[in-house]
Amino acid sequence: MNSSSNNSVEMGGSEEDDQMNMMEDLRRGPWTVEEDFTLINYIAHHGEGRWNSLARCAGLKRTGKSCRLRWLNYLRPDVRRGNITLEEQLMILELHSRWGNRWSKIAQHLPGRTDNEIKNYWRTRVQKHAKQLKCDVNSKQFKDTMRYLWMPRLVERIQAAATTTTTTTTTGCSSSSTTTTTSTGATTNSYPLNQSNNIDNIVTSQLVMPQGHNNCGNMSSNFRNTQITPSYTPENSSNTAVSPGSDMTDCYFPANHSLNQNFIQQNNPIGNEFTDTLISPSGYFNPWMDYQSMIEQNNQWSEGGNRGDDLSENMWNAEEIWFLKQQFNM
DNA sequence: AAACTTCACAACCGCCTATGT
DNA sequence: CACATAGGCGGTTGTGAAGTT
Repeated sequence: MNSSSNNSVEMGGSEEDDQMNMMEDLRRGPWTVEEDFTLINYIAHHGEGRWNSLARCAGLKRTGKSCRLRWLNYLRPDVRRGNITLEEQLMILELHSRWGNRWSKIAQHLPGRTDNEIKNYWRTRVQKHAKQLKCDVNSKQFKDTMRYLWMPRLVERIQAAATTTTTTTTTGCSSSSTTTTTSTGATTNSYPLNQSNNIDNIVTSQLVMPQGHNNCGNMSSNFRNTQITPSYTPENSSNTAVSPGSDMTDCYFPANHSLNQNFIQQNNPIGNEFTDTLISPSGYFNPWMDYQSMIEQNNQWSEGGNRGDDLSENMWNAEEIWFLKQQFNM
């Protein structure tokens, strides 16, 4: 990016841009407040579309492409700014597992989020973790880690946050968590989230946890105690921030597979395919194999000492490894 | 406190496909 | 069918803020 606010384009990108560039000086780099205002004002009066002519008519010395990008990624009134919520993270992971790098398609399911923002999130957060795990982001190992560790973890964190909010509601906070009874008689908690955002309708309102699912059936009490990791607090897992702990840095093996699957099946955010992806229709998910690779990773991190990344600290502690052994009769 | 590093993100480029004329 | 334009996407860069040394 050119840092100068007065730089003009000598050579453009596409052919049409080149043609425009030859005809007039075009600015590039960061947009000024005046440019933003001009663009907003023009679109407010004339609407979007025909970006090259729009840029000319509005008196902006920018390419149409630049105007479009600025409008769609930044100036649009419905663009949602701020940290990616837990629900959005879950949605991104799920949709990416289904569609790959089709960012705009993914963005369609996250109202207010742009493809660029989602791409940036993926590249900076998700790929970073793949790098830390020393595996390719497209590798089966990493996809399994996301699908069976990270995503269930996010689900549980969402649930935990909601539970916390419910508690605070009863103590006088203004949160709007509600308790309802389903037709089957099961009492459920629905999540209070940013009600103005459609993503909540897609994901969160569907994330209705069976009450008491936290009992975790056959899970050992020791591990149950570790379910809410030390890094988790109501503060850092709010639905308006991506805390470091909301990433994969503190994910752990799902406490109870059947329980998680049941939950997901019952509360599928985006249809049955979501369940399918988690349950691994191909059947290639092998707990033992993954356990082995996790142990290897754990050893690598231990051997490598503390590299300063949080993965080495809280990915798998001895207690959790012990639990894995118990869980899979190892 | 200064220098350096890391991180998140806006913005861009180049290429491609889709759509309109 | 050919061409022009719009839009999508992967990859990359530059910058400021935050963190670290």
